[in-house]
Amino acid sequence: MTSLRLHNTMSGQTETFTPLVAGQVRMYTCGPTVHDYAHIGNFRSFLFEDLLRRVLIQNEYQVTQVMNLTDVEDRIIKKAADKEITIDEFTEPYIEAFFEDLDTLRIERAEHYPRATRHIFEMVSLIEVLNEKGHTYVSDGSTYFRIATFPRYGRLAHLDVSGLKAGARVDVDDYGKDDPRDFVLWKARKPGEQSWDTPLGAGRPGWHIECSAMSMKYLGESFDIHTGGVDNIFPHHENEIAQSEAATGKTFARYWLHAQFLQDAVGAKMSKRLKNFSTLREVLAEGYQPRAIRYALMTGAHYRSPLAFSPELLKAADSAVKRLDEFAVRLGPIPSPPVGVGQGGGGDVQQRWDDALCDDLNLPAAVGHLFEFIKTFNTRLESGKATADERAGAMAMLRHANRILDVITFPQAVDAEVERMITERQAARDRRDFARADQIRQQLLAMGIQLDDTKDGTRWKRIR
RNA sequence: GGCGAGUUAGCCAAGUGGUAAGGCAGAGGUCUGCAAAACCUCCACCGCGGGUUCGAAUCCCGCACUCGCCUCCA
Repeated sequence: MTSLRLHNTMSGQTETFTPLVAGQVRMYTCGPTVHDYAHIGNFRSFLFEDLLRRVLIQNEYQVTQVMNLTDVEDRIIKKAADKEITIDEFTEPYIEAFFEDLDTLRIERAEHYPRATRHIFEMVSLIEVLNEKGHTYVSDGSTYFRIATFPRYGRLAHLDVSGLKAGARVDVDDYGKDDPRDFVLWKARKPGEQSWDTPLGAGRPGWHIECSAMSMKYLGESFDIHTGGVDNIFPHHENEIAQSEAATGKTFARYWLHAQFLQDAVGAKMSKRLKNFSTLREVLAEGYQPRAIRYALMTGAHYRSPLAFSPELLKAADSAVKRLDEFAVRLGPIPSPPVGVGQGGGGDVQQRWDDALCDDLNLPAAVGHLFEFIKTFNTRLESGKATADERAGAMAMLRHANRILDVITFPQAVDAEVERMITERQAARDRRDFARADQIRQQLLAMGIQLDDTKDGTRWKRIR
């Protein structure tokens, strides 16, 4: 089997992936901040993480994936306070909606979905370790991480930290600190804010500490893969590394993978601030199928390239997915027992498919190989040369690809009622009673069944 | 200003030294009682200018333009 190669932001190189423990992968995938519905751009990242997970599993790794739910943060606190409800009351509907959206897009569930508010103790403990090791200071009741005590700071983002002092956006934080580069670990309680009473004082955790505390709890002090959107590289992931490695003295995450943004139709980053985003629900309301959205976001571009989200992209995805469906229909009934991929009609397409995915998850290239195969095989089907074994091999390949894509609708087993109506229609056609034949065709269409008359007889498929 | 990514057909996109995968759209054709669908075929001098090389979309230099990050945004 080809070895899996992944692009590591830390080195800037595509590296051969070797897990810490053979056969097992522990990974932490940055999840949503549940202050609102996740937008379609957020889901590009989650679909990238789903792709990674599925490819790892396909490569026979046992995967332990953790996805955090950030349920305490400035926006959440403000919004909850405005509504005069608790943080939990405020975030609950968005958490529920998030899981519904995951299901809609067929994103596989992670093993753990820890919530920040349920891990205050772990965060406080970690901060206490940092206190003991002299990496922190207190100002106005808040605890800060002192960057000057961590020389490697900036390695992930490849930033020259001395330049940050002159940065254009210093001091946007609501809280004061000694040095603009420092970041807050524990925020002192402010009037009217929900807070936790801890040895660090009354307050709440900073943004970054949750990911360090929760990843270490579920994955250990050192684990294999950490992912997120490119905007997480700095400061979020940089800060996670600083506080984690300062506390443990060990390498935090070994491979850092980052998904590029989804852009709006004119090429700007999709963000809440610009209001140029859509939620998944809004896109569905426009009539697009979930699988077309999934396909568009996964195959529209390699995960490290920007992708512009547009109606054209979705329409193209919808047509492409239907072409895959159609191929499955054309293969017809597959004799049992099915043969393996590669036997018969599969050829070496599976190898090319797998190789592309092992090359830093190059799904767009893999899909190209798949369609190339489909075109070639269609010619064989058309000429009637394809054997039953070849058709079974092609079907096996389609199912193999769908373990990653998860968008294909395979033809269902024989439907007796549909078969009976088709037979009746054929009889009508044979006696040239086309009025009756067309009537039956209309009935089936109303049932969501579309008929295709071919020289080999009538095929049918569900169109909804 | 610093750092990073990018510029391939009407649109999306793969391709990192040997003369351009694939999808969508479009045109033509096949099939067909009609229709719809489907299938096939066709469709690119790879941002601009130099250079290296027998050979470059692919390497080097310069230029132009786009996008992102530079403290709480996937």
